Amino acid sequence: MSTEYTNPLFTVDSVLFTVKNGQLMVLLVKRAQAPFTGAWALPGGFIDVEQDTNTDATASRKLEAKTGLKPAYLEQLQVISGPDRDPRGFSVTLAYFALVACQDVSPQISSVESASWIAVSDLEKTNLAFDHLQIIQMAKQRLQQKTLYSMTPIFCLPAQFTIAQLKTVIEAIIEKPIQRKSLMRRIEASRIFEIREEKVSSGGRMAQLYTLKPGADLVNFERNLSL
Amino acid sequence: MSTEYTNPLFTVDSVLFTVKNGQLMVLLVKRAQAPFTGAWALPGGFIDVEQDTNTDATASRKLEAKTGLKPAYLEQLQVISGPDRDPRGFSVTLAYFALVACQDVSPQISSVESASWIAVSDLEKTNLAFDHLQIIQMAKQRLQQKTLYSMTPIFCLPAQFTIAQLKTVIEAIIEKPIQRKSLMRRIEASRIFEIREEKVSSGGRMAQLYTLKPGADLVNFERNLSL
DNA sequence: ATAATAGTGTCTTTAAGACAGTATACA
DNA sequence: TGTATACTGTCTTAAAGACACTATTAT
Repeated sequence: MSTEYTNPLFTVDSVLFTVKNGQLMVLLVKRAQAPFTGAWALPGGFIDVEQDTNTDATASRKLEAKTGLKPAYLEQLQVISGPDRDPRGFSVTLAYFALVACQDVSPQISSVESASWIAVSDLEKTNLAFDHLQIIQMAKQRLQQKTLYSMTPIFCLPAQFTIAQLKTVIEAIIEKPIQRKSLMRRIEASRIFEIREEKVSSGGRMAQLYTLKPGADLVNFERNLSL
Repeated sequence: MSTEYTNPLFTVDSVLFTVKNGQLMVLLVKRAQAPFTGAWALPGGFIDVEQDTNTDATASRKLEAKTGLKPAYLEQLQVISGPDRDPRGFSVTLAYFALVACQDVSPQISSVESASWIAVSDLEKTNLAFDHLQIIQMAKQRLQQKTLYSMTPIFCLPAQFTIAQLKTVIEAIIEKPIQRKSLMRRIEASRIFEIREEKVSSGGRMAQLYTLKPGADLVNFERNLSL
């Protein structure tokens, strides 16, 4: 066995989601070079072995370059590889899946002309580069699954949030209404959230604000929400 | 942005599990070259862009070389990367997690001197190369999780199996006893298994044989078995 | 007071855990 | 006939779904 194999091109791309006005959105950048010039693509690029300690750092760095901040949530999605997905030859892409609160990003993103949020429901009408549509669909599926058994969607919200906000985000992701009560029970049972002193007004009775306890990790519930 | 980055070395390694005599085992190979000469390592190697259509094919091909057959189950586990995990420099490894029935493999494996099954519980006493111990632990965790909400462990059994065999395999994986009844309910509810005509004797009343329906995909249950 | 939103009480439903009881095979 | 293993029945338990009811705020 020799180490002199043709080493295929390795890239790191991210599917960064947020929820804006009850719609699931994904961050895309307009390609300036061939191939797929002018098409929308996932933000990403090559590892920089000088500054990246691993591929997570690569994904994080590339996202920060586009949004001005590190994503609140980042996890590996899947490696996609093959001889035909890039016209330049065999390619290997590590896709990440990430979440941010749109409130945190909005100011920066308008100033960067090349990146913008696109509603996931509008992707059919969008000219997407490579196999990025399939990658986004994989990421969406993973996000939907995780939403059924964890509180992952809180990373689409600011640090302090109300149950109603969380409900809206979850419903945007799984595309089904859920019971407010079930959410409250999960928040209570998980013991990872703190009740803040402040409440916030919202048209009627003031709403309790919650935060993830400092240092607390998300827990997985034993049962899924029903679809 | 240029494509002239230092492209780090990319390898594909697999954690192939089976259950033998109620013990979870992993397939390891003895390293012949430096670094870590003589230490045990995960079977794997480089993509061959000539013959592999993607990284799944690489993993499958490398496992077939060691066991004589393609794994019954294969899925991506995780990409591990960093400057220090291989003394030769920055490396990127795509780890797979795979299952086979030990009955199918045993004859071949004894003939290949360099590969052997090691009990996962004995790994502390084993001299393992690189960060392969951590990778195996990740794979074990994933297998344990999947076992709680799916029938994935059937891929550690021959095509026809009894409930008792399945129970043994599951208990070896999650390291807890489970209720036979819960298993039967899941087999029934999933509607993906067929009752074979034959039964098999086992010391008492003869046991029903089951098979995965041809072409049927595994389903995920809405609820976990309890730990 | 009314409307709007927040939060609670509680009954139903679903699927797993526990375990006793029945069935079948072989010595 | 006895013992070992396979299978069934059924009661309990845990957590989600449904939904009515109460609480609090702004107008």
